[in-house]
Amino acid sequence: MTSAERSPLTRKLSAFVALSEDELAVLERLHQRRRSFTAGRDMVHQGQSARVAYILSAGWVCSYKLQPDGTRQIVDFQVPGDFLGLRSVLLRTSDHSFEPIVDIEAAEVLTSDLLEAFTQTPRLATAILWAASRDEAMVVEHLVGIGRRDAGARMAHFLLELASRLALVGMGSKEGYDCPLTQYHLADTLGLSAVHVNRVLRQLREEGLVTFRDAHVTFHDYGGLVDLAGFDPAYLDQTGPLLK
Amino acid sequence: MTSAERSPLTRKLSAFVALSEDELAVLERLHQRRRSFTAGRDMVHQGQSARVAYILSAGWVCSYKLQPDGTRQIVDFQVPGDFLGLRSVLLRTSDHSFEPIVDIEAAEVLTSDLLEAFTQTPRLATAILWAASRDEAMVVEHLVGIGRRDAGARMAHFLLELASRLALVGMGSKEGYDCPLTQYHLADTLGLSAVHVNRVLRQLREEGLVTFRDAHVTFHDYGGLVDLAGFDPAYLDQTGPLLK
DNA sequence: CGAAACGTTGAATGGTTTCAACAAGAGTGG
DNA sequence: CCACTCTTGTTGAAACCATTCAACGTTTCG
Repeated sequence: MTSAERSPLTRKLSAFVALSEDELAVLERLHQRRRSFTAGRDMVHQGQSARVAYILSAGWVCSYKLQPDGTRQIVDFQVPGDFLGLRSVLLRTSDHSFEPIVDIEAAEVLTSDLLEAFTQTPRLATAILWAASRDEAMVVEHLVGIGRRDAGARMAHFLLELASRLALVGMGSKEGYDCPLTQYHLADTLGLSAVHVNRVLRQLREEGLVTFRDAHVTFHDYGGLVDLAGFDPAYLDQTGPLLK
Repeated sequence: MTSAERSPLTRKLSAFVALSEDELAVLERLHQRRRSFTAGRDMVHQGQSARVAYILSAGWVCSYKLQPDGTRQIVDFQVPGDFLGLRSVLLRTSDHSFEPIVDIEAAEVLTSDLLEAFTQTPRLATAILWAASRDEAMVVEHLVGIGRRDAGARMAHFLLELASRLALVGMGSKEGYDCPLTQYHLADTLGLSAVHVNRVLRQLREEGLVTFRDAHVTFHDYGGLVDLAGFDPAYLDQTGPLLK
């Protein structure tokens, strides 16, 4: 199987663990039940008990939480190769909603299939746990950003993190990437108002650091942006393979 | 064994899963390697690779992340009955530090012992995974609070969450609880300045909602505080036992 | 006794929000 | 095909929440 034929998840995990043909086969088998979802229509609602997880193969999703006053906070995004609702499979709590940003393709994963795959191939289990732990580290970093970075650094950090994540599945680089998010998504993610997001983006553009326009992010000064954000990608843990 | 003799973790999990004598015995055996740590001296440093986890039996700990500019963000607190560094056992990433708020007592748990306990008693494994997932839900709720609640609601929510958590191990109620945190801890937790924390506490006190003084939190108007915070404890998942 | 940590308060500053208005493009139905 | 609406992006001005700076009181502890 060539690299292009593999799923984004396979590609992501392969950057981390050298998987055998057997393990690759098990992983691909998890992708059997293909599903499509329409942009803007929530896949899972807050409070609903989800008994399945998904592997996202195409498109973007965000998971968010609604407040009593109507505002919402986006907790994180899923891009191709990411799991979706992995936590809710093992437990009853599904305390946030999932919204596809664009039309998406995802593979439905049954709890039983996942557990079976885990017992068959322990190394694959390790790789998937790595991905889950990395997701959690991103939430923590997100929290730190909202708590202790100003709007400019927050935006810069977010755009850089997305670049790293997308690079892992071949959808981005230090030059830039396609990004279907609106300024409202950014606002709900970064804990800002949409108006201020607009201003911050303008400032970053005028400083010659990065441009976000027409659903595309273009880095003009990657290093400068890293400095502004205080971006240390260590938490993404993607510097090289852990298991050989 | 009477309730008072049990460890806080046992007490916490018992509120959720009715554990058999066998399971209780396995759980207590995890508490064999007792350790003490001194207040203010970090147990684990950012970047260090921790191969062990701890079960906190007495005292308070916070886990935090330092920023390049010297500010810090506290991600969450551990109170008696909580795991500490559970994630870092399974994986290599230990991207934050742990600081004991006061002198603490903790049980060191080896990865091997934990895995053995998991295979011996699957129900216990479920209970521990429940606790881990609950911890994660708290981080998410924390993120939402920093992103979308103003300082007053943020503080109120935080104090209420602590009350619920402590109630689970018999250390707090809707009347109040002992709390060794300084205003600096609160500031680093809530993404505020220490000065503003002081002002917010004063306002909550003057409004007759809650008093935080001399290391003790006293609720004067629990319901009013819940309203102000928009506190919905569903994410804590402690409304009643899940498994019988 | 002096130092250090914590708490408290005022005044000035500033980052961010809110309110308001308008422009551009996409989709929809008449 | 055109008016219409809805979504998204953009900008200005005023108001506000929170920070910073500064000073001082209190307690603890060596």
